[in-house]
Amino acid sequence: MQPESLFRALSDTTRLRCLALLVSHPELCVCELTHALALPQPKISHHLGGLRKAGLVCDRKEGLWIYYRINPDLPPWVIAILTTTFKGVHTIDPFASDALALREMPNRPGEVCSA
Amino acid sequence: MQPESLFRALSDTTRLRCLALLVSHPELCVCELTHALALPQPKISHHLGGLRKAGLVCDRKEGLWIYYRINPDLPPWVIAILTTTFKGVHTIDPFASDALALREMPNRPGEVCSA
DNA sequence: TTGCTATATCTAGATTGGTCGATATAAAAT
DNA sequence: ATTTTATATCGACCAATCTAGATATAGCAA
Repeated sequence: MQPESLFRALSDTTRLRCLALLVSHPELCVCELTHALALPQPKISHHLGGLRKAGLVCDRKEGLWIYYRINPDLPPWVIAILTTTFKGVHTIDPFASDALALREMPNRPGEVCSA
Repeated sequence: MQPESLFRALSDTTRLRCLALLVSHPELCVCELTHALALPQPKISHHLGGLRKAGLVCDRKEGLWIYYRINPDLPPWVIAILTTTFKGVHTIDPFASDALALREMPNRPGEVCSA
């Protein structure tokens, strides 16, 4: 993992907002992220594709849904960057309101009951 | 400090190489960075300007030289990002060879004797 | 089959961002 | 005053990237 590609992946608001939710949830599907961020689905998918290509997330298909999660094989210093960042910003918008919108989303798929 | 602007500033190789040297030295002037990275001076200045505009570095003029240093007023989580990153990559190129080239630079300005 | 939901991909347009070379500024020395 | 050294800025060009919208794929249900 080259630091330039990591930081390039982190340099976009949409990708940061997705990652912020993913670091505090085991996995999330595209429709959950789309609802939480209130952005067009193609835009979310596009940026998730960028995160996947950069090796930051991986995905799993289950029925109609595709669940994304933080790549568990990331080197420790990259994990440290992610956790440090989102500890530093999780109380400010848009990150705080994204987390709230996700909690209040009705009919979330999967067996996730709360987080 | 918005996380997007921080990571945008870190997403370019030239800027990362400058920051890597600056985190391990109290301050460096443009000609030291130009020598260490072996890049055209306008390119170095241009990227230092970007880092200054992003609030990551500040500068000090002394005679003919302009010394840059990491902005000491950065929030702690940003400092943590910087130190974590360069602890993670200081042994690999180009960061390792930049530090070597700086150490071997003849006639370095200022009263810096070593680091 | 038809239809619906979830997701991905494609295209076009616009904006940003990096590089390069030339030039400008500024301080010191002769 | 002229020259030299150090640094910054400007302008042109090119490449990368973000967005938006339309369309494609894929699974499931009736």
